Amino acid sequence: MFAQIIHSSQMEVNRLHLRLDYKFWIETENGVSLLGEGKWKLLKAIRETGSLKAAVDQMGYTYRQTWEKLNNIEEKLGFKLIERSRGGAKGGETVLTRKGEKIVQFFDKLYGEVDNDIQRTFNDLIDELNEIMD
Amino acid sequence: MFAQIIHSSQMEVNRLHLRLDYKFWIETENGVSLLGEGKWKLLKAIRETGSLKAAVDQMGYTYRQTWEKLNNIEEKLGFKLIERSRGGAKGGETVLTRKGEKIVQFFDKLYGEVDNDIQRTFNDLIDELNEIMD
DNA sequence: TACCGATATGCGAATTTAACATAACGATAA
DNA sequence: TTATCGTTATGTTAAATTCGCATATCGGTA
Repeated sequence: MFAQIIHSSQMEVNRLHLRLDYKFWIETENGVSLLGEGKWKLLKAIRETGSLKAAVDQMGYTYRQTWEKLNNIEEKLGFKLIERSRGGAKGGETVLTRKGEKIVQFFDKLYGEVDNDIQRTFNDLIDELNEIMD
Repeated sequence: MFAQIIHSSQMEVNRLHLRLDYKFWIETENGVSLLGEGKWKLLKAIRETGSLKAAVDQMGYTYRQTWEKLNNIEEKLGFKLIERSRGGAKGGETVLTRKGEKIVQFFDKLYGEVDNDIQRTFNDLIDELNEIMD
């Protein structure tokens, strides 16, 4: 299948196909990044599981770092995204605050509104990009 | 001016205004990021100045790291973005290759096509975001 | 042929990130 | 009342990355 001889004047060798990607994020008015796609998905995982530990495991993040990043973000925001409690039969739990839930919904809407447009633009441009490779 | 008493049932204290931002970048088919806005602007600075050193100074980058990143990108791309020469009266110079120039034009077009749409979407959503703060 | 300024590159310091270990907590079951 | 258990909280060390500085290389031009 792959060993067939290609009868072409210009054999395609090692053709690297490039892709386009994009990100949105929320930042302070002086340009300090606060949270983007990663935290968005993390918050959704927390909402699903009711646990920060379960969420970071699911995302493949480290608990130690994520815990600290969340602290840092909440401090800069000035409000809590999640409400944590520890102890008890289950060991503890973490749920989204009202504002945390709003942030999730905000990203849902943001990505939902522009993703189609961007993907369409990407599709129009990606061929042009790969032609540069030749 | 700022010491006036605000006669309002809900005084605005420490109101943090958030912003939205975005980025595009080119990556390999397995998701390895290659170059984005930073390299785009760097390449334009190289085109302007004819010098890698002048370009990194202008961008506020370090020569050491930028030089290595460019090597790495070019290696992964499989072609040169810039053509460097050293020695001579001017000490040396760096100019864009044909493909490097194409990459610059690609980003020009990419950002040019979507920036207006995205900014419009951002404007529609940013108020909603800042309402979350209340 | 010496000079000069940009490119090229080595290397230790500083900073950041990752990884591991351990403490604190509190509802529940015994 | 108390031991248990799983999660949150946090200290610490190792690893990886980045930064900063120093130095070598190069080759037109004076």
